Amino acid sequence: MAVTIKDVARLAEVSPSTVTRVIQDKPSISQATKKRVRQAMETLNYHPNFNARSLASNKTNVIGVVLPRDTDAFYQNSFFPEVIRGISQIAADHHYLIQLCTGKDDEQRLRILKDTILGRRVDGIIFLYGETDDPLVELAIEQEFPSVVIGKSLSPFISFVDNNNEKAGFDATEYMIQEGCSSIAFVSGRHQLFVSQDRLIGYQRALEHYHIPFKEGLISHVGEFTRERGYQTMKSIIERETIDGVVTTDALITEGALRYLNEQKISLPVITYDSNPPLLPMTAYVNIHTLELGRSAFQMLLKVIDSYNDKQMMCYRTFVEHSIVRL
Amino acid sequence: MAVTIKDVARLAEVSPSTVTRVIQDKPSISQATKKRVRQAMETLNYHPNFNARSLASNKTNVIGVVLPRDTDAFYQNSFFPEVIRGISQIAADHHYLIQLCTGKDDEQRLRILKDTILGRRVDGIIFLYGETDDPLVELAIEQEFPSVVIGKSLSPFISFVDNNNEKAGFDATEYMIQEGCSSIAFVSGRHQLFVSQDRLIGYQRALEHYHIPFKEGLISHVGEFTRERGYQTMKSIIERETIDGVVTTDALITEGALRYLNEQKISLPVITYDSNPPLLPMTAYVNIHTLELGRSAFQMLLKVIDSYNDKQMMCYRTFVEHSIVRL
DNA sequence: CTGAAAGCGCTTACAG
DNA sequence: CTGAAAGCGCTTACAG
Repeated sequence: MAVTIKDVARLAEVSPSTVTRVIQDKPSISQATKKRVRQAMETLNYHPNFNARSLASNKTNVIGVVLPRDTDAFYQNSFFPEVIRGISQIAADHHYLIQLCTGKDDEQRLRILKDTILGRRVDGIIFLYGETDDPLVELAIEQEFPSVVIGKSLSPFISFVDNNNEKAGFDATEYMIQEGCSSIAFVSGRHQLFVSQDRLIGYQRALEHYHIPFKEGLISHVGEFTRERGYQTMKSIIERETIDGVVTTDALITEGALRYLNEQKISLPVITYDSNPPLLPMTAYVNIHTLELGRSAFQMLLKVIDSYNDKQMMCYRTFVEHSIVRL
Repeated sequence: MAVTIKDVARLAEVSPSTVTRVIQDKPSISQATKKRVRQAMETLNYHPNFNARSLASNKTNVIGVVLPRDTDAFYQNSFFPEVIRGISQIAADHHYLIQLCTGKDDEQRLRILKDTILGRRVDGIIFLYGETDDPLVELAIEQEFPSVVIGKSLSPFISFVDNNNEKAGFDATEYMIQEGCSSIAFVSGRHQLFVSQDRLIGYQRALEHYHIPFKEGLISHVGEFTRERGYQTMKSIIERETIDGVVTTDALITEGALRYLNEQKISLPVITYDSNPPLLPMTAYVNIHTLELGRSAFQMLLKVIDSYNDKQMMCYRTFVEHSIVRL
């Protein structure tokens, strides 16, 4: 069997409780015994059993990260890896580990989240998406479990960190207008996602602000985030409307749309949202700073967890800056 | 406090041990009491405490996934998300959860892995890279901890699933030769990675097989996986050699290399390795089926864990097929 | 087919 | 400054 706290206690000639206190670096313990105990831990290569610790202290030092449904788009987009990287950079420094919650459909995802929350597997949750009426976020709220959404939620009971997507929508559109466009297509993802809704609102505000009439036909929600849908959507817009610029909200869609434009030898300014320079030739992109979203989310979650421990149940909101990068 | 097994036992008028047996669906329990207990669990919304279960049973139902050092390249490449997706698809069906092990440098990564293994946080480990002399893999071997490497390891004590990279190197090179190339540059990543070494061997074998002399100057290991390095490396090869084709091993490097070729208006056949169709125009790519690598790795790990429980300590090796896709 | 008891390896008041 | 004891919520022989 593995070496336990008792073995350390025996070797250091103290009681197990003292060993615990040394691990927690309690000021009450004398330097002398601290040293002796640490020495013993070293020679025995002692590492505390996390399951025992979690059970006794009701704290796991793990956070759960909830991914959206298993779709190609999510895994092909640089958002997921970047945000995970941001979260884990900060988490590692705070001695937190990350547990992933995914599943093939909503039922499996919900079951896994329930087991995770009710089974006390984690101290808090980060959701990697903000969506209307998401049963998983609702579960977290109902269970009063410390959580942060990366994206938006309408509930006043949950914390989130997000870009200011309305402003990001405005800024992208304004950029295009300043490039001389006046008939700008807006191609976005699933309408249930707040990010799609908000950027569209920003788009509309910008048109209004510059006294450009809004045309319903220029707007398209592709539903599914795939290259194919991007291609088809671009095609149908071009076939029915005359446009002089495009705003897209997702990398895969952009790729499909650009492929269509290339094939048709149509050259137009195109702007999209991303956190790394897009590979394909386009005019500009709005850097949404995904790494920072992840970092902020973890820091926020830590504060939320603390506040729940104090029975405060605070709710925080932050926006991460975006910036337009001309290519 | 949360509802425990005792509450369920009380409501169902059985002992706690019986509740456990019902959860485990032991055949010894009568259908009648099973029903009563399940009913009680339902009405109380009981979910077992995982920390208690793990402590008592010495089994966590979690596997650890170890990422390489925190580098841009790893997180910008589609390998990471795809392989995670493959692992989690199978894991979810087996009621396993995934814990990520990352860190900013090797020291932090090693500390985290030690805590994870010695602290009994997981039942097994999957390494997402194969590298010479990796201290983390060595730790797993030394601790006799059930592990699978996605990639290769020279140790006879560890299981792995990989592409046949020697053959993949051969096939890519052969493809280029059949396209009429005879002076083929080979641009690859860090030499410590087995994948770089093996594809290069395949490249050399192919040349030999087709009686094309090997030229040292056509080979380049870029060291760092960045677009910039890809660009510079392509540049220096072009400046000193005459080439008529390129084999690259990594997406970011390829992008850099292609950018240089485009700028110079040099048009050459280029082939690379990926698991999704590359965005940039190139001749073909070797699909390494990353999703399948992840799926196989998890299945293998399950077998390894079983074999360790039986004190067999089996060691498995599998190769996942690759396929060349002409674009 | 089921229960009582011991134990998993920690932590946390309580007491001194 | 330190120890003895109880407890966290399960599981697992053992016994009947």
